Amino acid sequence: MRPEDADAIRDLPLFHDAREETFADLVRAGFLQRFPPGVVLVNESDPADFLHVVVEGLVEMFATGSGRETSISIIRPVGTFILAAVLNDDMYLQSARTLEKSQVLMIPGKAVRDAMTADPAFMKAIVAELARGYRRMVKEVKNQKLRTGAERLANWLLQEDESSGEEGYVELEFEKRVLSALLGMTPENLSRAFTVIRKHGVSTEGPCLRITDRPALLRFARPSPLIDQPE
Amino acid sequence: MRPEDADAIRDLPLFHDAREETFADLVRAGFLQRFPPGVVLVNESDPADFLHVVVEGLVEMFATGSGRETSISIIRPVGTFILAAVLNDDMYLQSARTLEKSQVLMIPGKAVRDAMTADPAFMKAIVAELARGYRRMVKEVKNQKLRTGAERLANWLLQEDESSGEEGYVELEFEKRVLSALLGMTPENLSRAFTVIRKHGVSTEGPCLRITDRPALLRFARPSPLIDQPE
DNA sequence: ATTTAAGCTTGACATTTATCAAGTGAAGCC
DNA sequence: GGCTTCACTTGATAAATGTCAAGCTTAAAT
Repeated sequence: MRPEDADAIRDLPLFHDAREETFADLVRAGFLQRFPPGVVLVNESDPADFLHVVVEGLVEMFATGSGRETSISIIRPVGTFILAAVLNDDMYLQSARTLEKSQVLMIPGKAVRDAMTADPAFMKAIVAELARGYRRMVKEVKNQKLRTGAERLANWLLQEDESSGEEGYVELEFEKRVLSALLGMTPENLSRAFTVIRKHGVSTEGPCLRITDRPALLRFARPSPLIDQPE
Repeated sequence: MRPEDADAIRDLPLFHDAREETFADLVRAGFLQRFPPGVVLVNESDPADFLHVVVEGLVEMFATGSGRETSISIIRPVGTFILAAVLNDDMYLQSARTLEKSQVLMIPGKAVRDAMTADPAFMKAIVAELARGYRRMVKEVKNQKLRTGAERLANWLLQEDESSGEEGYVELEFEKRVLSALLGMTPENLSRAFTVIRKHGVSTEGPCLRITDRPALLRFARPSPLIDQPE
């Protein structure tokens, strides 16, 4: 692992307040692995052996059931996944696969649990991280139950615009089929949702999305901090 | 508070491993309040001042957005709510209202955070509780995104049957309108979902629900431990 | 006992979403 | 260059869900 990668991981809220020794133990126990795109890193229902840290690339968390498949979230660098399963030493509820060539640090669950017991500051960070994750999921439930597909798309676009660089411009980092699963709809329905929001101040050209009339889009999306504000 | 109520709270996973002193501090800092049915205890977007423990009665967690309202979960005695908001000292994402005459212990957020810092065993229990809550919400997202309304109803019924006493018999503890919101549909749609599952081994009479042909219901519901197994 | 109100159900209809099939366009391959 | 493949789009149709209105049942209120 390059020193700057270690620094980036160290800067994560989850690790930032941990003692130097704790962090060193975790990194030492971990394996840094490279994966090509499309590799399944984790399978739902498997025992949760590792905490994963995405150092580079893009990872999709997804799940299946009742003959369908859906996407739960996208993990960008530097981000972690399946902390909760590791802590409760339970099975995974979600699967994970790379969307791009990726680099992932895999830290054995036991190392994480031991570090937590040994370092109260690290445990406190875990509490904060889990609370954030819980609240993210509550927001996602609200998003799904209270909004139509086009509304979810409109609010997703506004959120992406907030968090990414250029004002009023968003470039899709992954395929639209992944976005459709993330938003809880079929690819066909996503296409139609795009034609809907084009009437409300959005223009698209392939993966390039532009907000041309923000007030109109806001009127349509009606964003709420209690759903859309990132945790 | 009656001694047996204190004992019941002490037996919660969240408090069970806490030191005697920690628990005493928390109870001492808390207020035990009685409420009639239909009282809103907590309003989404308010600052999270208290951890709530439902000692008696029934509390509905719900949320609004985009002009609609939905129910997130039902808290039965003895259960807690909005731990995550209290820990992150953030605003509530959900509202809470009593469905019955209820008794609620309200513990100031600061007392919870102080107790957590002072008692590692309590903090460890908080970690486990948050991880459980997170996983519950992941399951709820999967439930919503992967299943139709009738499937959600069928699986809800199977789950209730598991956790409640009499095999093959479930008595609805609250109004069907609440159940419909919990399952993410309108009351009208719930009525129709009931007529659907009546063709798959269920008979109903008011709030009395009976599973008359479990294999048929299982075939229809296709339950999955990764969605339906309680955390 | 009658009235009232509330919860639930049902029917008709509209909207949203999914499914199936066909077509378009662009990237990669031989 | 021509070909294939794959993602995406579009159209037609079906299924799921929501909305509106009416009627039913039940239990509380007078």
